[in-house]
Parts: sequence; C-alpha cells; structure tokens
Amino acid sequence: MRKMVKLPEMPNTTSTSDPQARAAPGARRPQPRQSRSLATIARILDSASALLEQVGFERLNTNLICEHAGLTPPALYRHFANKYAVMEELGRRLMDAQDDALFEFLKEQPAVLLTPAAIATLLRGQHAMACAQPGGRWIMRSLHSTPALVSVRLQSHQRIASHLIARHLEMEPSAQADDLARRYRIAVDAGAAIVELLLDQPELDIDAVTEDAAEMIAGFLAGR
Amino acid sequence: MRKMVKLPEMPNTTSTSDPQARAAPGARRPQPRQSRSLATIARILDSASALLEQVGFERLNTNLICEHAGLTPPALYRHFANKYAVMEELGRRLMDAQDDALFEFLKEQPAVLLTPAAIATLLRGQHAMACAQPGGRWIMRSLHSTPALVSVRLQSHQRIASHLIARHLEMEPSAQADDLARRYRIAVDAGAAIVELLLDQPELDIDAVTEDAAEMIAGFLAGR
DNA sequence: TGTACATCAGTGAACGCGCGTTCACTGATGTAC
DNA sequence: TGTACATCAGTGAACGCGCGTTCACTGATGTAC
Repeated sequence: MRKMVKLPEMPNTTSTSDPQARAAPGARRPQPRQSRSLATIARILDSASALLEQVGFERLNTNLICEHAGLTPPALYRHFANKYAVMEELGRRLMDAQDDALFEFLKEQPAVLLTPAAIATLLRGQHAMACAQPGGRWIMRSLHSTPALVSVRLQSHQRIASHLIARHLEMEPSAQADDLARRYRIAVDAGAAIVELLLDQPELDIDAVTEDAAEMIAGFLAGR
Repeated sequence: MRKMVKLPEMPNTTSTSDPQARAAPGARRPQPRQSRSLATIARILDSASALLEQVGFERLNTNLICEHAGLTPPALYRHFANKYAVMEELGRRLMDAQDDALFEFLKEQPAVLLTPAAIATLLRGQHAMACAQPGGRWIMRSLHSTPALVSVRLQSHQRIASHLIARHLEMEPSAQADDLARRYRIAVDAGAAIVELLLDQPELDIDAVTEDAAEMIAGFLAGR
C-alpha cells in the first residue's frame, strides 16, 4: 500500500468508507522523483515544527503550514495524504532520532546492567533532543493522543525495549526472557514519562530529576 | 471568575481577543438554579464519555454529543462555554475520582514507606478506575495533549505528590523536604505512566506489570 | 395552600467561517536520442 | 553536448461541508404573597 506504484495518482477514495481510518493508511504519497521534492518536504515539516512552537497544536492547520512554507496547499497534498500524515512524519522522525541516539549510546556500555550514571545520561540526552526540536513538546503530546501517532510512540517504546532485551540476552543468555521483556518495557515507559515530565515542568531541576529517576530505573533493573 | 455572579449571563466576548485562551477560562457557566440542570449536565458528560468510547476523540463534536444526549446545542452551551469545557470537566472528574480513591487508600497505610504490595494495589486501582470510565483511554490521552486538560493532569499529579510529601513529613519530620518532593513527583509520574501503558497495551499482564512497577517505585522510595 | 409571575432551562432553525481538499492548469526537471 | 518531450512539481482559485456557536423564542420551575 505504501510501495511505489505505477498508477497515476492512487485514488485514496477507498478510505472514505471508514472515516476512522482516514488518518492511518498511506501516510506518504508515492516516492518523489525530483530532488526539489525533498526540499519541499523539508520545508513543510520545518514549518509545521516552527508553527507548533509558535501557536500550538490546536491552531495548526494545513493552510497555515503552506503559508509559512511559502507553498500552496496542493503542493502539500502532493507529498502528504492529509494533515495527520504531516504530524505522523514529524513524530516518526523525532522518535527515530531519539531511538538512534539511544542505540548509539548503548554500544558504548560494556556491562549488561546499566549504571545509574549511564541511564541518567541517556535520559538527559532524550530530553535534550526533544527540547532541540521546535514544537517538540507538542509533538510529544500528540504522540499520546492523535490516533495515527499513538502507534508511532508505542512502536518506538517497543523497539527500544526489544533492543534492550536482545542486548541483555546476548550478554546473559540464561536470563528469563519474558520477565526481562516486562521489566525493560516498564523501565522504558517510566523513563519516557520522566522525559515528558521535564518537558511539561521546565522549572524542575533537570539534573536532579534525571539522576533520581536513573537511580530508580537502574535499581529496578538490577533486580530483587 | 468561576464564582457565582449576579450578572445575567456573563458575556465571554473578552476571550475572543486571544484565541489561544479560548479553551482555558471559565470552563463552566454560572451555577445552575434548578435540579433539572444537574440531570442535563450529567447527560452531556455521559454522552461525551460514551461517544469517546464509540468513535474516539477526533470525531467527537458538540452536535454529536447533543444528539446522543437528546438535547439541542444551545442546551449544551448553557452549561459549558465550549467543547473543551466538556472534555475538561470529564478529565477533571476522572482525575478527582482517582485522587480521592488514592487518598482513601493511603489512610489505611500505617508505615511511612509504602510496601510494594500497597503500591501494586494502588496502581491496579487507578487502572481499574480508568477502565471503568467509558472512553477512559481517550480522556487520559486528552489529558496529555489538549491545552485545557494538560494542566488538569499536572495539577492532579502535583496534588498527589503534595499529599504524599505532607504525609511523609508528618510521620518523619526529619526528612529533607525538597528531596522528598522530587522523589515523590518522580514516583507519581512513573506510576501514572504504568497505568497508561496498561491502558494502551491491554495484552500485557496487568498483575505482573503492576507488581513489577510497584517493586520499582517502592524500592526507589525506600531510598539509596 | 393556591396562584401569578419572574426566572431559568431548553428548542428550532440557521449562520458563517475555518479548514481540509480538489480541479484544471502552468512551469520546472531530467532524460533519451 | 544539445534539444525535444514526457513526466513531475507547484500554482491559482475556489468549493463545500462540518462544526462550533448564536438568536429569538417557548415551555418548565420554583417562589413570594
């Protein structure tokens, strides 16, 4: 459904039958053929991001994005099926960037059990990435409530948890896989909650909170 | 601003100057004077709740709520300033109910340090309440992303944390207040994240997850 | 304890505009020969 | 290496409808005497 098709434009009239499904399928249009497209897509995403920062999620709309990007609406609809697709791409890119940074960091960790200091560094890194992205707070929030984005967030958490489990089992093959799965998933969601807490309450002491939270998670993963 | 005023209807035209503020101020209209009103308000909230369960947040709208409640739109607008006010009331009631249940439970806990079993019971209780409310998952999600509701959620977390801190200081006056504040806040947000995880991923083993998470939180609160 | 009257609660009908989306078209790119 | 032509990318202009919201009104409640 997302593959490159020879059909002229791929009529997405099929989706109108179930309006609930509107946001979900075929987020992106067929592969762009000219390099101009990539610049346009980047401009759309950057504008959406900047506008989220400026006006928040409720007031974001396609016309506003186009105006800010110096484009006309049909240009947006050439690249994105609808406005949810724009948000989805934004959410996916943030999640992917965070995941990649995390995986990169994990490569440098020798021991199977992550130290509190390592986890604190990890949490601070995730927080810094969300802060660096304009409108990051709104993107994170949308990842909780917009149907198309909820699964993006859950997939990211699951991806991280799977990675941690695989890593653990590789280093300690005797471990109980399903206990591990549950515990790492809990750790990941708790960590994500702390990052979001810091985004929502900037008056909190970032270092103190990440260190305490890291202590909580590390202690938990070190086992009973 | 929310108090009972003698002015006939309180024109909310002031809010139109700043459209961002639209959702925030004066969620509820002036106090109802007839008992009929309470029944109507309940019907509106119940309908909204049921519709969230049926069609999700994106497709919820005032006309739909009115239709389901067997009312005409002006009846809704007599009691709620706008559609966000309906969601806000729904969110506030769920948060309040969860908070009250939690406080009630805490009264029965003699020791200053909560046992893992106690925290597990607590988490299961919070989860059960959200499940019992129709559309509870959507309400919880909106509490992350709808501007008017974000503060409702944060206030609830802060309220719980404050309660726990006060309780702790009462039982152990020598404790360091600001460390306590930070640690309880982390515990509350981690706990809430676990409850939301269970709502989002119903295939998870509720008992196992709550027990593990309770172990994590209890261990953390027991200190370094 | 009944009734007149002020006030409150809900109706019928519609408005208007914001916003997602599309149509028919022009201009830009890249590629085959 | 130049040019003709197919295809791709973006424009101008508008549409239409969903949805929040309101106006002028009628019917229901409660209370003062």
